[in-house]
Amino acid sequence: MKLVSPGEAAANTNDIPAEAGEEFVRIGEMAKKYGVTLRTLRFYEDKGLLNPHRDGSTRLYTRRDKARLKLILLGRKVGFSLRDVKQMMDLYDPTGTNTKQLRLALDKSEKQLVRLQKQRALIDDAIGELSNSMKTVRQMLSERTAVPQASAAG
Amino acid sequence: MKLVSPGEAAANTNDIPAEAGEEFVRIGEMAKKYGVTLRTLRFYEDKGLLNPHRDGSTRLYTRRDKARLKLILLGRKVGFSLRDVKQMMDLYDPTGTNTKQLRLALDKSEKQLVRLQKQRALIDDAIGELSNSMKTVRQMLSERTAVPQASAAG
DNA sequence: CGCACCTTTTACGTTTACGTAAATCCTATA
DNA sequence: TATAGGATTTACGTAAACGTAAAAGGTGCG
Repeated sequence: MKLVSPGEAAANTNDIPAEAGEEFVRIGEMAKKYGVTLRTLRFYEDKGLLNPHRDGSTRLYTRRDKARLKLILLGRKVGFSLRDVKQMMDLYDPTGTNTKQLRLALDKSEKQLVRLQKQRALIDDAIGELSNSMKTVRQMLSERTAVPQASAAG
Repeated sequence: MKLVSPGEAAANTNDIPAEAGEEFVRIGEMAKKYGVTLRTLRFYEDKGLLNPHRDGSTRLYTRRDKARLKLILLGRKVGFSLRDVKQMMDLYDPTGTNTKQLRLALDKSEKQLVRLQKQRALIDDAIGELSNSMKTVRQMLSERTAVPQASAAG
C-alpha cells in the first residue's frame, strides 16, 4: 500500500507500516505541494509550529499538518510574525469551542490591519515623494541637456 | 564668536577656532535638528555617507553635511538602502553637470517606484485576505455564542 | 555493487540599520 | 575640586526567517 494517492505519485520509495488510515507524505513532497523549502518546514517545526509524525527519523506529514501549514502561510501572507501565528495556533483545543483562540486571532487581526493600513499610507507617501524627486531630477536633466551651464546639487 | 546662531542656543559650551566662515554644529545639535540619534550620525559617517570636519576628535557639521543628511533621510524615506544612497551621492561632482549622478538617481528611482507599487499591491492583497479572515472569525464567534455546538478549527 | 535520490542533524551565515553598553576624555561651572 | 554634560572609540547585540554547507545514513534500481 502506497503512502500517497496514485495521483500524486512523485517520489515515494519507502514503505511505511500501514497501520494508520491517514495519508502520509514526506518532507520533499510536502515542500513541493506548498511551495516552500525543506528548510522552511524544518524551521517551522523547530519553532513549534508543526509537529509531523516520525517513522524512525523521517518526518511524516498528515493532512492535519497540511491544514496547519496553510494557516501559517496565510498568517505570513497577511503579515503576522511566526511568533504571532504560533501564539494563535497554540490556543487551539480540539475539544472546545476555541472561543479564546478566535478572540485572540480577531484581536491580533485588528491590530495587524491597522499596521497594514499605516504601512500603506507610508508607501503612498513614499511614492509621492519619490515621484516629486523624479520630476525634479528630470527637470534638472533636461535643463542640463538644453543649456550647458553650471549649477548645484548632491 | 559662537558657533551657532543665537536662536538655536542649546548646548554649546566649547569654543572653536573661528577661522572658517561656516556654521559648525556638533553632533548633539545635529542629531536634535534632524531627529536622529548620535549613533545614527556616526553610523552614517562610518558608512561613508557623511564626512564632518574635526576639531581634534570632535565632529563638526557644516551646512554641506546638513544637505547631505537631508538627502539621506529623503532616500531612506522613499525606501532606498543606505548603500543606494551612497552610490548616488558618491557620484556628485561639484565641478560638473552631474548628469551621470542624475541619471543614476533617476534609474534607481524608477526601479524603486516599481518596488513600492508592488509592495502596495501586496499590502492591499494582505488587507483583503485579512479582512476576509476576520469576517470568518467573527462569523464563527457569533455561531459559537448562539449555538454551543462542536466544530473544527485550528 | 554503486550511483542517484531522499532524508537527517548541527550549526554558522545572511541582511539592514542601527541599539547598547563600556571605558575614557574634555570642560565649563558651582 | 567635584559634578554634570557632552564627546570619543570599540565592539558585541538585535530582529526574522530562513540559506547554506557539512557530514552522514537509508533505499530501490540497473
